[in-house]
Amino acid sequence: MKHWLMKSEPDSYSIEDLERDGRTAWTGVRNYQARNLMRDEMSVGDPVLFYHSSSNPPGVVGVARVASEPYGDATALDPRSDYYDEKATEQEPRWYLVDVEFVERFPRTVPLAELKDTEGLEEMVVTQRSRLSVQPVRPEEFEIVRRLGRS
DNA sequence: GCCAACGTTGGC
DNA sequence: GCCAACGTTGGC
Repeated sequence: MKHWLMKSEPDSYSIEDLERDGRTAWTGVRNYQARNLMRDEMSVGDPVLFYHSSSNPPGVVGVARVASEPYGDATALDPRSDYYDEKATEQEPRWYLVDVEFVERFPRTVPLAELKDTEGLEEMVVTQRSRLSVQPVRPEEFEIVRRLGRS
């Protein structure tokens, strides 16, 4: 089982939205590295740190779980969608996603600044200025962050 | 709103 | 296939 961190801007989709919906399709990823991680590396049941970006403060706000096998992102086929991609087709979807389901909302946000200050997270991708919206997380890192969030 | 980091595009 | 120009992300 692999562990992940997925970023979302809370103005577009927040942990509260996920708690309400229970489950959502992670549409709109248009970065190849992030796509490849979802398409090739994720399995149903993988734990996910849910991260709010472009918020104040940015940070991890809860836990989710991969809830489907990867499949083509239909928003790439919709000309009215912000995520439309004219090179995507039904046969060659080009962009992939997984469904994600709600697991828990932390009683507090674990801010990015705190992650950067926490022993054991020095090499965590999100503390290394990475813009990747889907990132692998080491199991030890996942545990450290969850403990912080629950405290 | 600024701007650094960095991914993508396209000319050659 | 290189690399300059350009666009986007996202923290601050």
